[in-house]
Amino acid sequence: MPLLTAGEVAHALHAAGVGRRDPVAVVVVAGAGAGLASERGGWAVRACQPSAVLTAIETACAPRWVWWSARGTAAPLVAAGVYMAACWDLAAVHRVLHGGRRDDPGALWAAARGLPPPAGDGKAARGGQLDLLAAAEDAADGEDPDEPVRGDGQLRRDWADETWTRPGRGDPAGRLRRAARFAQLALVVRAAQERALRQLDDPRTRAGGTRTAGNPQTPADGTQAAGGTPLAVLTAWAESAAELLACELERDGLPLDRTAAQQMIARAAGLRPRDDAEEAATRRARDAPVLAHLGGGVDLRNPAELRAALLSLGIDVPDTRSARLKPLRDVHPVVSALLTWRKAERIATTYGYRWLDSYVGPDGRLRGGWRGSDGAGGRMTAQAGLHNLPAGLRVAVAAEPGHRIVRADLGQIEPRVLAAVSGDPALARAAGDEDMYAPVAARLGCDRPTAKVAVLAAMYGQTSGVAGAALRQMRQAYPRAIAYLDAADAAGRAGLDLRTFGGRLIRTAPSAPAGSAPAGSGPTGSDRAGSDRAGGPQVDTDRSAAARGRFARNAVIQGAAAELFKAWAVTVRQELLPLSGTIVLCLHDELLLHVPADRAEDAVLLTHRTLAATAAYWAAGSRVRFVADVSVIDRWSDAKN
DNA sequence: GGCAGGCGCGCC
DNA sequence: AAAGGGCGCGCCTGCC
Repeated sequence: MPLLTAGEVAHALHAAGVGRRDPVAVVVVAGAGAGLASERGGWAVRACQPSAVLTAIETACAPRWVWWSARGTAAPLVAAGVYMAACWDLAAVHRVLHGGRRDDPGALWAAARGLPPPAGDGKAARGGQLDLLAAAEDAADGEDPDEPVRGDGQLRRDWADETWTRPGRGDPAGRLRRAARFAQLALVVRAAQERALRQLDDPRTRAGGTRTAGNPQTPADGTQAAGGTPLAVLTAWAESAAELLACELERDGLPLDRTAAQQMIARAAGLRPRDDAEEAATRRARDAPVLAHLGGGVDLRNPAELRAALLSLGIDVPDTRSARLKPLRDVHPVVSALLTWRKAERIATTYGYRWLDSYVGPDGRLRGGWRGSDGAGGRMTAQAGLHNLPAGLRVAVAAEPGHRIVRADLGQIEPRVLAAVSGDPALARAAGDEDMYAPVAARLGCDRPTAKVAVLAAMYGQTSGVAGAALRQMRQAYPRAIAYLDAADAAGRAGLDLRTFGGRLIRTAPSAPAGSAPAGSGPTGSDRAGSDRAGGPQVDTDRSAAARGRFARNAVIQGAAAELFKAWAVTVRQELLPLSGTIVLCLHDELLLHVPADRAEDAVLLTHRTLAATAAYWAAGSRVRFVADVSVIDRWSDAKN
């Protein structure tokens, strides 16, 4: 394996015929260079700045980058300003194929080779007892430390944890050779993942008959979209690109007007306290109006104590949540005081000055960690309050000078997704409307708000109240859609795995109690979740089964919606590049773009264009229409919703 | 003193 | 009979 410079390797890749759509795996060795591998060979590149290497290659042949995880490999490169158009993120694809959160190289390798997942949780070694055990496992193998695969087929632990890529581990040349070898293994995993994805049945071709969420225990019928790439493979590319997007969101942050934010905070929680005494004083002042009703000794922050205090005033509630208290506003003035206090308390504790100081940089950007997919349905997640900013603080999210914010949100995404994934012809017809609740209301013979509640209740598993009655009509009018949800519910109750429309595995089996034997050591012999304290084992089992049913019912819709959303978002990301715009926030069905003012209208057009293109393949043949509500604004609060 | 879990709430 | 899903975060309690 030759040691080359950045320019030489770009040239070598080019000369070897590595083209635009070819996968090139990369493993970065801090301070030394990078190991690269394509199906046409492997290279170890010496360069102090791996970002320069990747930029050279990206420019030369714009490959499909392959890495063990974007979090590990791409994030530092993204932070250094490298733009990478496309990638295959082995960790992200592994989570699609196998569900759950675990995505370390050892688990990926084992899955690719059909082996049981290795022991441990995949967290990086920290010198604990398990590491000693693993080192012993590796050593007992008696293999060459330069050979990454053990006799039992598993990845060596000291390779899997990638600690050897850090500075000061062996001589640079040796580390670069190992990096190139590790990159070749990445290509082996990639190929295995793509094979597995192609074996999933493509739901778009499952026309006719009742669609059900795919059960991986049922053999795939092998049919795939005629002439096209299977949907699950497209999901893999989109989920991978979403990880790149997550890295960029983490780097760029959300533009925030600090002054406006401070004004909002001051209104709710008072001026910034100068010391602990002042903070305690504002806290007492905030509590006072509520304590005037309850008496001084009550701790408002202790739910049990608060509930007891309310009871002494004749207000008997099972818990003190605001939804529970809202209807009781007229019963006693303490209720209103308490609800107002809660709002202020939220700002003061979670979105107050400490939040501002911790997460808003000197450049006025709100930054937090981003993940491309959560462990349940595969939504993106964000920290630092980026996904749960109180609506009142949206006024502080503002375009920077010379820029506009383009806000684009998918209208009624979940019911439209339900129509698409279930293949319900009547619901699909309704989804041809700009406002699909109108035709649903007409069909059910109720008003629009009731229709909306009925549809959402069906997807969330709520069957009580008004929604329950409407749900029975839903069953009549849209039997396939409801059958799809019921099938997911039944699978969830039974603890069976499911797959979303795009191919993500949804695990519904009750999780083993904490501290149990490592995965792969055999069944736990019990399907009870958690401990049974109140109500007895039988009740708790029924309850948790029902909860799994509701989870599964929702996960196949929420998860599929997340896949469609990300597929759209990553296309927006690519098309935004020539406009010098960036995505600054992803919010499940909503995008905020930060765009130079004179390109805002172009950005609006591209959101519609990319959505049409994405829906055309994603929902091919379903007749379901997906619509985006798009507006150009200066502040997030200017948006209609 | 640190950690896990419950509660409550923000957003979707 | 009744039954709403997901996430992150801060506060509280109870446990070790």
